[in-house]
Amino acid sequence: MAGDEIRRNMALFPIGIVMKLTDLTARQIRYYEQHELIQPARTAGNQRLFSFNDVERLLEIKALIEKGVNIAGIKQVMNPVGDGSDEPTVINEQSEVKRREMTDSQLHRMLKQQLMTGKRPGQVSLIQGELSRFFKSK
DNA sequence: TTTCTCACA
DNA sequence: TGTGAGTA
Repeated sequence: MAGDEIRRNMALFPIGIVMKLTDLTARQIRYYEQHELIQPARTAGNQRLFSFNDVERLLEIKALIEKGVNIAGIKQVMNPVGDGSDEPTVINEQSEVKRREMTDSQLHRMLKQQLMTGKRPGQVSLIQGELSRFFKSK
């Protein structure tokens, strides 16, 4: 149902609310926006307005950050956000799950690529906690 | 009061 | 990332 997607993508709350909802600072939220991890709408007064989808995305980002993944890594794990020409933004739980399963293979591929490419000092930190997921059972 | 952009300890 | 400045 399209109505659901409309509600999820409807810009509703200002950054102050999002800060409480995600436990992120305004600085971080704006920073992630700069890196195109999220794309909140703007009011006539240039105020950011976030949708439920933006908040969920922020929570995912937060989770990754806590695992030790940096912006570069998150960019590779998150969906390509670019110019919005794409934006199917999961409609039902089933596709939500499917996307999670995909994330693991993408992450594995990402890690492999990085390990083979030969990591530079700055990018080495990209993995950390994520690696344990592949070395342990599961 | 809240948020915005910009710049720097 | 934090934080202060100066606005809107």
